[in-house]
Amino acid sequence: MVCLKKYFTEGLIQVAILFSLVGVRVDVGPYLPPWNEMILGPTSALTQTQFHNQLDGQDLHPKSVDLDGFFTARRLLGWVRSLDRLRVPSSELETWLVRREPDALVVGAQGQPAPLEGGAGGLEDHAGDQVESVMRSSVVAGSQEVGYGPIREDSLDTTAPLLRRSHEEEDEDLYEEDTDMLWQDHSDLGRHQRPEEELVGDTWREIWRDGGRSYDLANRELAQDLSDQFASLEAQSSMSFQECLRLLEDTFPFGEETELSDPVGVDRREAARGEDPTPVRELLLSPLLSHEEPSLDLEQQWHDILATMEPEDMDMDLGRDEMQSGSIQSSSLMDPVHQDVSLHQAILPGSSRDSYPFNSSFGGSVPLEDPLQPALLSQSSSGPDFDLNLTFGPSDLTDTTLPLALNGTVGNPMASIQSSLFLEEPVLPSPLGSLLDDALLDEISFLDLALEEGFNPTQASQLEELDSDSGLSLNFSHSPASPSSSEASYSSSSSSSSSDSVFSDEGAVGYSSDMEVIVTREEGAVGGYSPEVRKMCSTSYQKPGRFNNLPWLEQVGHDHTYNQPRATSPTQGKSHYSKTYEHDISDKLWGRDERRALAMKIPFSNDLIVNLPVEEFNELLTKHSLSEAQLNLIRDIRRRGKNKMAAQNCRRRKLDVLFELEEGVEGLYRHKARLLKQKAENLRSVREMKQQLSGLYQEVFSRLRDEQGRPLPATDYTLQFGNDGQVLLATRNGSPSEQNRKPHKKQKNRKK
DNA sequence: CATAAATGTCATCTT
DNA sequence: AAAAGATGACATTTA
Repeated sequence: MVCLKKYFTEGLIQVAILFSLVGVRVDVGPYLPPWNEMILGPTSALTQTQFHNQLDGQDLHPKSVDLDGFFTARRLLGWVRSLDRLRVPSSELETWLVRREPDALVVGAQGQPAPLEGGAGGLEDHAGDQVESVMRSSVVAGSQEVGYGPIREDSLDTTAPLLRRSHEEEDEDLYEEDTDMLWQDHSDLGRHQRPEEELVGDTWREIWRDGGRSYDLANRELAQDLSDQFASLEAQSSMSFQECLRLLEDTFPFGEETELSDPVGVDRREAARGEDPTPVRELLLSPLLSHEEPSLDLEQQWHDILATMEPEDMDMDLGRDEMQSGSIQSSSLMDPVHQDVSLHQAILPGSSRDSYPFNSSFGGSVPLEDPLQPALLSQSSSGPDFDLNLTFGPSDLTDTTLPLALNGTVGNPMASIQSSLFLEEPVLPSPLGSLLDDALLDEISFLDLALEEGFNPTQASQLEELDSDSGLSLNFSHSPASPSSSEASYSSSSSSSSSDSVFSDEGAVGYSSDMEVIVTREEGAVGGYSPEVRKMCSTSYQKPGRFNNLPWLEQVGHDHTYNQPRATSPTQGKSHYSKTYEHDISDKLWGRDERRALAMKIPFSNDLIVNLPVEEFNELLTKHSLSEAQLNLIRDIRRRGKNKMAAQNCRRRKLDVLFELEEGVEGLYRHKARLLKQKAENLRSVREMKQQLSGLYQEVFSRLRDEQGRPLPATDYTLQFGNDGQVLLATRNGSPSEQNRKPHKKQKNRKK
């Protein structure tokens, strides 16, 4: 187990490092489930002892109960405060890991698993693929997906805190420490590198030797290398996209894992961070852009593009990666015409751009994408309109027009035109369109959202919504301990005096009942595909529960003996007659009140005193002839005892509140993600419609003729839709007055 | 021994 | 109005 833990820990650390290599400063900590800590408590995160306890299935340390709470609270607050800040979903992390791994390591000769050594004491025996899996799992753990049987919990417990730690306070240290580890892995891999890689490898080596502090520089250099290579490729921009990819792949072989690793995407990302990211991007985009010819027939363009895109997989991966990297954000980048090609990109872009807070925090590197953007965007300042502009020049089909067209479906000629167009030329959206659109788009947008959202709660839900085939582990079901549950537990605790039975009615009840609830929940969580969250959440609850339960219940339940200590420790096993003795030697274990009661020779147990209903309690007092001092003590004991429980409940309640808040936040995240997704979809559909509309426009104008039978340039005229369903032709630049009664009152009910 | 976290206690307010 | 609960603040205990 320990080993496994190590693996995971290392995995996470490496992920973090990888991120850093990519230049992305990822704050992993905040995104790790707060529950991580809850299980073991902040201290335990770094402590082996407690970890072991947990591992062995032993009871959690009681002490960790409130710790969890505290940290949870802290974390929660952090979340709340960072609601508007970048968030990198853990799931995202995972994905990256899988993909980045090869990249960062530059896994040697095509696909053959490079022997990893030294992996900081855990990975040494694993083959490359295994390593990957390990790392992946670790990440998974981080992302709260549990998938590795017994391992997961442990791994999670340990790794997450570690990562978090690194993030929070010891980035530098971690980097330094783990750099070596990482390097070790790489060093071996390096031996299998090919020439080109060797170069990179050396660079890395130096960097690493450097103490790992200059990983940024390394990135730069690597990026530069890539850029150079890309630049050369760029010269041949005429080559097909596929060719480009192939070339890239050849240059940076990733073996059989290519599909996962998506070298291109990675490289691009890498390059993007470099000094001159442009080449790379252009390389990728140029093939597409090259098709861009305003005069060209749309359909033809599509066909061309489709032809080019043959190997969708690669492209898709590319796009996906790109999306993840956020290198291409603006939908405006991609002409609708190219939507097929980069649909994924296109989609995100629109929404992503405005809705991607992580731009800034995303290593501020993301912006680098922008270098390109200007150039591309320059063609059209407004993304969505780009295509239209492309087709019609200073088109009317601007956003203002669009609505008209869309709304225009109301039985006006245009509507018929549109419909006919749809029927006859459903091609536009085309196969790719639909495929990418729905599947990819969703996933992509989703991923993006996830990225944006920040991993924890949101991502979970998001991921959940879109079943990902990407290998992401999205088991993380949304906030498991739904508010209701926590509420329930709480309410039960507060109101369930009866259920609790063990004691009479008084306060203690709350806890015990809680315990029950907790236990149940926990079981449920564990049994099902309990998302980590749930588990953790329950765990966190459980802790308190257990704590209270075990010692507490024990005390309450069994301890009706006279003033028996509530100790759960060594003394427990001893028989009662030795109690007194134990009092003396280990009075610390005994409550002061117990001791006092003992001293005062009070004839009943403190539990009785505390938990007895008032009437019975009074009765009890009357039945015994007690001195005033004794009575006072008894009352004090009762008061204190009750207050003690009250305090416990109070504290726990606070935790509950925090939990609820947390859940609320999660819910909001989820909601936000949903909205963003929806937004992306809407954008997409709008884009499609615009595209179609542009097609229609073209079609219409291709058939329009003036009095002399000459074709009317679409650039000079515009179509106006009247309320009566008439379509009027107006000059584009013409004053309003002119556009009114243009003789051409074409009733194109029949477009085609 | 110092310290942080966990618990306990008290005073006070609320139910 | 009494009893119990809740809770902030402070004290004590634990690790």
